Amino acid sequence: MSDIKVVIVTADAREDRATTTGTKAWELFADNADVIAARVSTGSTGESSLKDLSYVLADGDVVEGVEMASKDGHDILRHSTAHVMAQAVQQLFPEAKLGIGPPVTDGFYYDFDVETPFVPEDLAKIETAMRKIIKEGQRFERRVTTDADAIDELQDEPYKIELIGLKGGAGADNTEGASVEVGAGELTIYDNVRRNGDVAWSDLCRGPHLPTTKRIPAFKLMRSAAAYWRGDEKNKMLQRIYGTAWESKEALEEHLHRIEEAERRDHRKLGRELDLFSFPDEIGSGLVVFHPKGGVIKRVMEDYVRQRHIEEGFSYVGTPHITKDQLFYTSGHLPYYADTMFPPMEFEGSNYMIKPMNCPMHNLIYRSRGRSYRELPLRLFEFGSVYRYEKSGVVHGLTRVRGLTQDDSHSYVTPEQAPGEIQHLLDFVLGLLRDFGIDDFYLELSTRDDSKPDKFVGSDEDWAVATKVLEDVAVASGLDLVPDPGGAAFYGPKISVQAKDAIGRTWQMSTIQYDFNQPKGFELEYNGADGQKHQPVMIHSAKFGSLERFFGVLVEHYAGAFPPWLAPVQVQAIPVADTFSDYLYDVAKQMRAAGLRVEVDDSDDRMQKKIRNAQLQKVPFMLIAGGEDVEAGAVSFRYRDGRQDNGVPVAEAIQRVVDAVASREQV
RNA sequence: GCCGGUGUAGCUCAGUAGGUAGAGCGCCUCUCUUGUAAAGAGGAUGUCGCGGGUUCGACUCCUGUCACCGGCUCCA
Repeated sequence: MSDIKVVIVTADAREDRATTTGTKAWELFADNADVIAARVSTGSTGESSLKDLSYVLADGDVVEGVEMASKDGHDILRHSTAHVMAQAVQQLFPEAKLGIGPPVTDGFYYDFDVETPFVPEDLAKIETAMRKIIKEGQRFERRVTTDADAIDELQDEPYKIELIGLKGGAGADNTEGASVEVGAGELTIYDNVRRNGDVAWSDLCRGPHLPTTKRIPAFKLMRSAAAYWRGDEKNKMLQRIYGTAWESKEALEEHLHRIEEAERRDHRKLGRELDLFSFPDEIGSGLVVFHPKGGVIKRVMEDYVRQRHIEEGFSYVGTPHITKDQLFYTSGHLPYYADTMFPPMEFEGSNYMIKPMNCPMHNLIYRSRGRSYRELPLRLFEFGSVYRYEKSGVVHGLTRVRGLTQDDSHSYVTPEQAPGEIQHLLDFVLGLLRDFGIDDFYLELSTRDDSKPDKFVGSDEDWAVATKVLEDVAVASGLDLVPDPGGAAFYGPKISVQAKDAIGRTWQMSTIQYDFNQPKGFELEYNGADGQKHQPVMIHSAKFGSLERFFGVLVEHYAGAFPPWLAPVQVQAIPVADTFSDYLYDVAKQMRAAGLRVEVDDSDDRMQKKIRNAQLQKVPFMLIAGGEDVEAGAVSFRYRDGRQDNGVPVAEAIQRVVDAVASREQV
């Protein structure tokens, strides 16, 4: 037994340690029960990877303990829990074939090919079986194998064999989660071994795993759903079970509590409770009507955005909802999007279509007369109502609808002006989002997929230029930038702003797209300083993206408690008793004269009930008046958090609300 | 579009073995009501999503359809 040297890394220190050959990682962390795996950098390559605690140390290894509550630790815990779930499923449903089972944000899933989809009662049974496996304390034992041996061993698991065939190739990378099963390196199988040495279950897997099933402190199966094998709708649909696992019962409880809280903020629920909007069946799926209170918010949003566009040099224009279909051939959209457009209406010998986007019509405004370089950048903007035939399964509240309003603009610029205009647009967009209090977002750069040339038009050079310009501006913003290869529109790359909703789904909001194709298709031109005709570049930009979606995100962001400038009712006046109503009518009248949205609650509820109602409606200012206030010529404020401010002189009270509205602050 | 689930009063939900439906909140009427999250009494809620079928009889069983929910795929 020769000595080897390793380095143990902790958050704040590095410790050299001499030990004997054959020492396993767990021996280094025997005094820390929270360590469940190790991150090891091998001396030779310096590359770091996660290892089981049973990993045999090599000379020169740099080793860091991975605690369960860390990001890597959560992934390992959840991946191991996914294994336990798969074992339980095959125990209860022996014919179930395994798909893949990776950790995901806050949990894990595993896909199964089963004859009959799982029902909720099945999940309860599976959970029970899992608890039993966990209690047994089965060891996760890593075993290196070869492709040939694995294929032989996994004869009953066709999907796993398919994954082995993809190993290391592009296919594995393209299949979300597949890399946790087969990596680019050696192939391994994990055996779940009972205390008596029997192998209870095995799965092709890259690892690492917890030492034993007993180390799973808390888990819960969340739901079952279906998913296409390898994410391709041409493939068979597998049954997926989602679950979550945490380092403690408390952490699990907190997670479940967070989900509950998020559900309380769901804009669909709040939209009903606050009487903001609805989706009448009679109109059709994905088509919203805004009620008076929602209409106030929508109007304020529109007013503000219109004003800001004008300040930023845009011209407000208007275009119709339908057009002859030739326009979409000219723009190039129809071949790409015919399936997701509402079908044409034929009359007077033409096919008229409901517009799914505004740009072609703006192009016609540009082309309505000759343009000089002196006019550029020419910026056209409107609230364009567009309709898209979104597939039935994707319609979702206000965030995915079939009829939407885009705050859509098109900047026509010389190629030289393009970078500056994109910078201008990104600054504008981000400023606008911040004005609305939205700051939890990141940028995405959608580029073309070179392996699918038929999905994109234009030359490689044009794409390269356009992509570079967008990327430079996005990087300069300093915001998180996530690449989205293949996500570009057919005519050009885009930067988009992605924001999260209450239940963690991310939605595209603002977009900025660089388009060199439509100017070609529409033969757009301008006269340059040289007296020659030149082709402009057009830059598409939507600031909210979809007004409806942004509305939904705002509702969730504020949990319905809007800042005063957006609140449908800014002031709810509440008399202490009926006899003070007249006094409040008068105050309300003065407030309305100052441009405020005020209501007096003159119902025959008692005051306490009126306060409760205003509270539930999340009105920012409750204005209460009783005998003391009337005598003093004052009113009393109550805020949503229960704070009170009594005896405020009427003039001062009005000014206070006016100021809060003007500053767009939250109260 | 695909897989699964769910549609009962304005809202949230109950409804056991097929025998035409209930609760709370809200709503309406009346009485009451002076200080910061629910006064009291009485009353009405409804084509049980919609269409077919089985049955003496369907909210309940079967089937089609529409809508919603959770995923997957898609998203100009």
